[in-house]
Amino acid sequence: MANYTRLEGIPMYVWIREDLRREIRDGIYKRGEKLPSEQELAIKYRVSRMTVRQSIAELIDEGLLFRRHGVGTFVAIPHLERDHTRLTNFFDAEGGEGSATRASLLAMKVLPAGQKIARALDIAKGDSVIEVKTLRYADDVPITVHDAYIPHKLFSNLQKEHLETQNLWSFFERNGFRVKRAIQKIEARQATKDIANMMKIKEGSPILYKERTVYSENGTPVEFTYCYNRGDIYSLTVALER
Amino acid sequence: MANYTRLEGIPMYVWIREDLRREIRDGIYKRGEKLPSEQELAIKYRVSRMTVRQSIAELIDEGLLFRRHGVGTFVAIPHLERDHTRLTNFFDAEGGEGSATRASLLAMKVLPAGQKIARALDIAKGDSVIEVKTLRYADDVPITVHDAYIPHKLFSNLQKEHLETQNLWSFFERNGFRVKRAIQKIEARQATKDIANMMKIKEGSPILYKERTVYSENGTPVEFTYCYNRGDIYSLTVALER
DNA sequence: GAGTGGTCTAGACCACCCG
DNA sequence: GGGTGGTCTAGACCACTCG
Repeated sequence: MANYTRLEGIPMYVWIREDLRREIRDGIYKRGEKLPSEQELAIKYRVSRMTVRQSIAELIDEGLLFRRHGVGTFVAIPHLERDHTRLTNFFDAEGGEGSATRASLLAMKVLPAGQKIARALDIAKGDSVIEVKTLRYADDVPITVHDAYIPHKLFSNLQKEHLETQNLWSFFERNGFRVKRAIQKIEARQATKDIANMMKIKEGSPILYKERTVYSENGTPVEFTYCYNRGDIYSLTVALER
Repeated sequence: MANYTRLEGIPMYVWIREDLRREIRDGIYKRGEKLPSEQELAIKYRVSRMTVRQSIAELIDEGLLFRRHGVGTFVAIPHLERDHTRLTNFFDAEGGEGSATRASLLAMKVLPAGQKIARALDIAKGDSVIEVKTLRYADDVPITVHDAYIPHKLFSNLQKEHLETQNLWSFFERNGFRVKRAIQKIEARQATKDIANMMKIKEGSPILYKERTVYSENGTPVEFTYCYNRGDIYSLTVALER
C-alpha cells in the first residue's frame, strides 16, 4: 500500500498530531484523561504504531501529553502561556505583534570588537562587527534601547535598507543562518544618565537589563545584544524546563 | 537475532547516543563536521536505521547535532552554557551547588489563597495554601527573599522538618508530582522598605523580581513563588529556543 | 494475565541536495 | 545519478502497572 506523503504532501504523523491537538483543544479528550492506546490510534488512523508514536512524541515534547509506562498516554493540563512566552521572547526584539511597536535606528556602524563582544561572538578581539543601535517604542512610548553586534565577516552585506524592510533575523536566514536559540543574562539595574535621557525617564529608575547571544541552528553566534528595558513597564516571561 | 535490551539493560539507542556524545566530546567528530550517514551508523552499531535515528533525535533536541535534508548530519558548535543555565535556573531556588548557599526559614503557615495565588495554582479563591517564606544567602550575604505558596490540598503533610532535610521539589516528587517546568515573569523593581530591611540594603536599590509558577509533569501547578533578588549581585541566565 | 508503553527490525519509497 | 535524510510498514519481544 502506497501510504507515503499522502493528503497533499502532508505526512501522516503531522496530520495525526494536529488531529489530536484539535481534539484536545475541543475537549474531546479532557485534562488528565487517557488517550486511546497507541494500538487503537494506529488502527483508527490506519498507520503503524511507530507513526502514532512519532505524532505523540512531539505533543509530549510540547507538554500537551505525557506518558506512563504500562498505563497509558494522558492529556496534561495545558498552561497556555508557554508557547506564547517562547515566541514573545524570541521575537520581541525584532518586530513584535500584539501592541503597536516600532523601532528607530539610532546608529549603524562597523567597529572592532572588544574583548567581551568578541568572546560572545566567538571571533578574535579586534575583528570587525556591525553595531545596530535602536530605540524601540510600544504605543509611541520608548521602552527599550537595543545595542546589537553582528560579526562583519558573516554579514558584510548588511545595509540600513535591510533593517527597514525586514527584521534582523529574516536577514540572517536569507544569508543561511537559521536562528535557533539564544542565551540571555538578565539583571536589574538603575538607568544611567544616557539611557535615562533616551527613554525620557529619571536617572536611577529601574531598568531590566539583558545581555543576549543569539545562535543559529549550527551553533554559530550571529548576534550579541545589550538591551535596556524600562522597568516600570517592561516585564519578561520565560519558560524553564526539566 | 535477540537484540532487545542488550548490555545490562541499556537500550541500544541510549548506548549509541552516549557513544556519539563521547566521540564528539573527544573531538573524533569536530564542530561543523559531518557525521557518518544514518545507514553507515546502522551498520557500525549493527542496528536498524530507525534506531540510529532515535539516538540522533535526542542529540538534535539538545542542540549537539543538526540535520540537513539531503546533505547529512552535522556537529553543532557547542555552547556549554545551555545545559548549565537550565539546571542552574531550575534548581537554584532549592539548594544550589557551586557557591556556599543556605536558606533560613522565615515563616511557614497555612492561609487562604487570594485571587492571584488561586489563579496561578488553579484552585478556588480562599482555598488553603501553605506559605513558605525563606531568606537565602550566598556566602552568608542575604541575596534573595523567597515567598512560596503551595496548595494545601495536595501537600497537607508538609512539615517544617521536610524543609530542613530536603528541598521542596524532592518533597513534591515523593508525593507523586514530578516537577517538569516553570514559568517565570521577571521585572526590575526597587526595594521596598520591608525587602530592604531583610536583605540589609538601601530602600530603592534595584531588585530583580520574579513571579514563578512551577508545574509537575501532568501540568498541575504545584508552587507559586514571589522572589526578590538583590540586583547588584544576582543575575539570571535563561536559554530560549526556536 | 491483560493491557499499556518501550525498544527494535529489515526493509520500502519519497524529497532534497549536490556535482 | 547517487547519496542523504524524511516518512512509513507490519510485525516482534520486553518492561511496567494494575486488578
